[in-house]
Amino acid sequence: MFDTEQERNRIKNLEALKKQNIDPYPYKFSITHTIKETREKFDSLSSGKTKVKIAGRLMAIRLHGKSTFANIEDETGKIQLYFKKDSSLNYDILKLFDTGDIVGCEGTLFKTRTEEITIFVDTFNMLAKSLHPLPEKWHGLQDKEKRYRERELDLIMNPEVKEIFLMRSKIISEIRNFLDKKEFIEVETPVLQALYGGAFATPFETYYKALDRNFYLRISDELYLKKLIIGGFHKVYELGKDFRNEGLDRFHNPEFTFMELYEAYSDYNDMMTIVEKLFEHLLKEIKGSNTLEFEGKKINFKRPWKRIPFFKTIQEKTGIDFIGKERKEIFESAKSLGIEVEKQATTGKILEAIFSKIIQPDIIEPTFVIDYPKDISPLAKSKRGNDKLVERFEPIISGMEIGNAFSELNDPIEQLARFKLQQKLRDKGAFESQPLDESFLASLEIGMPPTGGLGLGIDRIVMLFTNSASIRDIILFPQLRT
RNA sequence: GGGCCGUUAACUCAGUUGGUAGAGUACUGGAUUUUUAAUCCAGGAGUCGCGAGUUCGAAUCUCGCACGGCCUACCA
Repeated sequence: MFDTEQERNRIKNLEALKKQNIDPYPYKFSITHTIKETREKFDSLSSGKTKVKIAGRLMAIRLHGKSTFANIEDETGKIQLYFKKDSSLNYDILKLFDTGDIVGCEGTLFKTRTEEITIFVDTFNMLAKSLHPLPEKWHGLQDKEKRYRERELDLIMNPEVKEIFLMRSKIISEIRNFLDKKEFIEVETPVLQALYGGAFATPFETYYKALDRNFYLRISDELYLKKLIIGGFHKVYELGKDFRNEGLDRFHNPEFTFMELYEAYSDYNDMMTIVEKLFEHLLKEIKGSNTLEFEGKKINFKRPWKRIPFFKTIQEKTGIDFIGKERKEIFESAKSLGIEVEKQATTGKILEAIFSKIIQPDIIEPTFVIDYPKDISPLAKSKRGNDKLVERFEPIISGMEIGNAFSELNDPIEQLARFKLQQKLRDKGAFESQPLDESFLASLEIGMPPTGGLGLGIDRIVMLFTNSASIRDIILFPQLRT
């Protein structure tokens, strides 16, 4: 710490301030306006010579002998300051201020001869001394690793980053608005779980000392939320973090934000409508339009979205009807299509690999892929009229899965059979099959109404809205190696 | 997991065939009372990611490791 020349200079300035009885870290400073307000109200503030008090980070300082210009920024914008030796009360301590310092000042507004709104500073105060030099003013902070690891510096130097996270916040708040208006109740269920479930994924494990046993961080909220439907709530949702002990890439972070909702007396068709309307709402509120630009493609979200059946779509592309086919045959077909899968892959897993390789990348417009294989959907109800499929869909946009939804299986006897099938698959080596959850089965026996359930990946939605190529650009502190 | 690329001053980046480590910004000192990527003059600043090896000599060549980026695979 403090081992570079620039850091030592800042320490010297800090000590000099202290010597003049100036606290470099005072407790409070009351502003009269934000920078944005100051600019917006320039006419009335400047004509009355009204004193304004503002605060922010010193981003640039230009000394001209007996006068000095500086730029400061707060969350709302930036503004220029002007100091004059004869008029600014404490002009001489200016040389102890460095870029990066948090400062407050009081003064009146005027425009320079180039029409720039500027504060003529009467008095100024150190609010927090910065001991770390800022990155270069012109190129900013470019190094991706540093930007992710030191996001606070990234936010200071790259204004577009702030915009992304403001939009993320707005998206999440509009999702809540949308659901609240539809009378969904927001609930909180355990993150720390004795048994994980609701998705196919490897969990993070942890040890709970008081109970002397291992716990898991949740991989999904599904089973607890269904218990609430059983308990009598009609519409519930939860918006929070799930955790999956898997690889890192530009679409995956080990902790990610997911929204799950469940609605009694509904099915997966109703869930499709909710997805369509939710996106319509988000686009209207955030973009003021019905289209998005993502990775150079214009995406139109006009209702209704396309619905394409999982098996039929594969058949149209390959000429092969996989419904009801034996595993061996499916495995060979995958091979001949040039798709490699693990030896112990289940039929559903092979089919999903085929789908995600040869169909999914070409789905650009918002599309519901519907009616999935049963063995990869143990919590979904069988499809009406075709017992080999389930009523499940995934919304796909620009080749990206952004969620998952079912008509929820509510027959406890069939659910037990599905869990047992999962157990069998697990014994054959499919380690990510869903564990049998006795507690959930017991709850189902009490009776769950017909229910539609939906999960949406919030991070992926934020990627779409902010046209971000990597999940790391839309998570404030993404996981990196330590 | 595999492939390719990268890591040099606080930041953004050059660095030729292996021969004393460079620029711009930032910083320090000086000049400068409407500048705004201010300007002018002078100056300081480096574990060249880490560790081995080859060599008289390595930022540069070789090997290993770490971290990152892109692609690919896996993660339904």
